[in-house]
Amino acid sequence: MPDGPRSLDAQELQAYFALMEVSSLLRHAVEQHLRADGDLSYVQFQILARLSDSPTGSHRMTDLADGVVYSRSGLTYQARLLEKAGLITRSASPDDERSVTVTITDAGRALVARLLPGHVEVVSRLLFEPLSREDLTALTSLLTPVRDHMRATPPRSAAPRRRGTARRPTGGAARRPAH
Amino acid sequence: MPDGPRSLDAQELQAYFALMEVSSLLRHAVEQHLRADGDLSYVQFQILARLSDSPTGSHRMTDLADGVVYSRSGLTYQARLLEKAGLITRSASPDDERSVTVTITDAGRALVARLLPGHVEVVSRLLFEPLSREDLTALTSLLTPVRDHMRATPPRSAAPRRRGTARRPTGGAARRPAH
DNA sequence: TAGCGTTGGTTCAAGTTCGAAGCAAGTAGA
DNA sequence: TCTACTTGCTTCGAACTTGAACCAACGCTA
Repeated sequence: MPDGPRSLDAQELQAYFALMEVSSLLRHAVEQHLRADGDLSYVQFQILARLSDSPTGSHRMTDLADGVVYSRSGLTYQARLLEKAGLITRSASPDDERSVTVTITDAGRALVARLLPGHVEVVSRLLFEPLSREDLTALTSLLTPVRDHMRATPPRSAAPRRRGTARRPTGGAARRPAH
Repeated sequence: MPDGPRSLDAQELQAYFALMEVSSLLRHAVEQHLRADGDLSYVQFQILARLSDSPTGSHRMTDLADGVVYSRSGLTYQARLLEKAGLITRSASPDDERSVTVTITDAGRALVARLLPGHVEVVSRLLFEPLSREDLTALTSLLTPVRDHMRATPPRSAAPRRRGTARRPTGGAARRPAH
């Protein structure tokens, strides 16, 4: 039971650093593979994977953006590329005139299917090799609640779009438009 | 018992997805905080943190790039920004005329010190809150070997710079200059 | 059903990221 | 010590990302 607002001690920092380092390295390796083998970026693959995983083969733009933790405008950009490449289609939603439904095409599914083995190979070699079966189970049962916890709290797209009623995040700094 | 070149089963996929999802969400949250509170990007903070962690307060460019899993040219760019902001200095190495030694300044250390509490707060709230003390220990002991394993295999900058003896990565796709 | 705040997407400008190419300094071998 | 390869870093061009601004469709409520 976490007690009060304690700060990170050495143990915790190690966990945090290891987590970020592992994910960076893994992502980098996967990225290399996807680019070399299918000329896809990591996000693009994620998008296609999520779509092909969906029972309907489609998702709304916003849900995709939240799912892959990406900006909406970034998703618009990527969706345009994927559409141009014939891997997805975009169409207006029947029920909500505003929203755009993204659907994976057969070509998209085929591409995912073609890339998956290599993808899996990379992940296996890097992430799973040093882990036993029990380790995997343990890792999953540790990370899943964390994921849910993170998803539960401020859902990214729930960030208030603060227009009129703008109020600064708190900031000690002036929050310039970046460098 | 896993047999031969098995593919990822559901359990493994879950672990992989959870890992990437958690790190994405965490990184995104941390990024927001760093930007709002100190006008730093995640990489910039990582660079400063690594430097301030070093006994000498300095590192070579390449080592930094490898450390934070970043391209060399990207690091050059970021180093220029950090130098311009007075947070680091760059100087030629005494022993190797080619290499550049990056050193954190007092201002750099001060900034890290100022940002750390908030940083820790974000990480605590998102990552550690749903984990017990034992969970943390377990997570660390799972991820540390993985990190070491990943670091051991192809060290990123060891990628052959293939010049004359160039050979394409294999590609089923034409490997266009990206989209 | 008009008013008003919210939500879904896109566009735009500005900043970032990466790989390829280039250059200089190190290094190994003949 | 000349040649050829390697390594450390920067430059360059092209692609990617992002938040802010915008528009249109929704939803609530009086």
